[in-house]
Amino acid sequence: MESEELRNVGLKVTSPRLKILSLLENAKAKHMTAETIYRQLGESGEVIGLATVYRALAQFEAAGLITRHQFEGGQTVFELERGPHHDHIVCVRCGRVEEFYDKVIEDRQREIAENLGFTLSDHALTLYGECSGGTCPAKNG
Amino acid sequence: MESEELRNVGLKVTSPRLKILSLLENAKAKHMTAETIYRQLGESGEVIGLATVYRALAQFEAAGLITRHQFEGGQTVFELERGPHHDHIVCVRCGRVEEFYDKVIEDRQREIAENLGFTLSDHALTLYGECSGGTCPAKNG
DNA sequence: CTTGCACATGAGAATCATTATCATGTAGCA
DNA sequence: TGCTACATGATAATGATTCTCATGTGCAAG
Ligand SMILES: [Zn+2]
Ligand SMILES: [Zn+2]
Ligand SMILES: [Zn+2]
Ligand SMILES: [Zn+2]
Repeated sequence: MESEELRNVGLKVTSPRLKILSLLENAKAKHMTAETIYRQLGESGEVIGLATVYRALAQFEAAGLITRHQFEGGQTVFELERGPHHDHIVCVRCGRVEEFYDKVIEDRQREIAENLGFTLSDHALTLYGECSGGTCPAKNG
Repeated sequence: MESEELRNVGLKVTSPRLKILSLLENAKAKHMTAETIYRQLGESGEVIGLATVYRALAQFEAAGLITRHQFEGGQTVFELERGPHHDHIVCVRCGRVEEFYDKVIEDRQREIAENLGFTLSDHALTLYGECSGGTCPAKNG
């Protein structure tokens, strides 16, 4: 359970941390802002200080439990680090976020870094465009 | 000259705009924050309001004269849009920024977007790592 | 089962980059 | 030259995130 996860990464098991982790697992949206997490918890009766949410998220990230993404224009979003690495494509109209993984790109990144004399430690790749989903205003423009 | 550039994109030619454009062209650093631009202008006797710097940069970007990048941890940087498109690799130790262009990655991005039903309009790719440059503290442990 | 202490929490203040306001100045065209 | 829409600058406001500090608590040692 979630208590295990916290212990495994050396964090004390506390009520706010459990609630935040649990929300991240059960929420309908996979990518959430700190504000959203704070509000959703509040609405379901689990009132937690906003500062605590930010602190917990920072610790979860440092511990490798979650990742942080900064999509342009929007605020920082967090998501559970489950499954393999992936990057994102964001609809500039409706905000829909899809995930993808591309081995060709991942490999090229490593080669590029090497050629430039860098030891690659991380990367951020986000594509932006207009989607053709049913909820996208771009469809019935 | 710079006046031409401004006229060509439909912006009035004003003293602050000319000074900012000129600084971007002559500065040693290619990627600069609004603050840095503001401070460097002030130090060279060309005092301009910070708000004006931000406004001008936003207009230059909308006009396609410059591009904006948000490297993680740091603040937004701007650079002249000259020459072909490129992405960046940033040293997480010393902050050094190098540029690169990779056709394989660019092409793959377009394909990925199409496969997901998106019309690609933009992308942000930044690699992070440790460089081996002479100024990098990573070199002398 | 207690106890102690390092660490966690929450409310609110503080910070920092960026944007908005508004009174005044000016580019560019008739 | 004069008009008018737009630009400027000082400053206030905003919004996300972080800090402060008084208080509460997980948990390991006894
Ligand atoms: Zn994701
Ligand atoms: Zn869409
Ligand atoms: Zn660049
Ligand atoms: Zn370096």
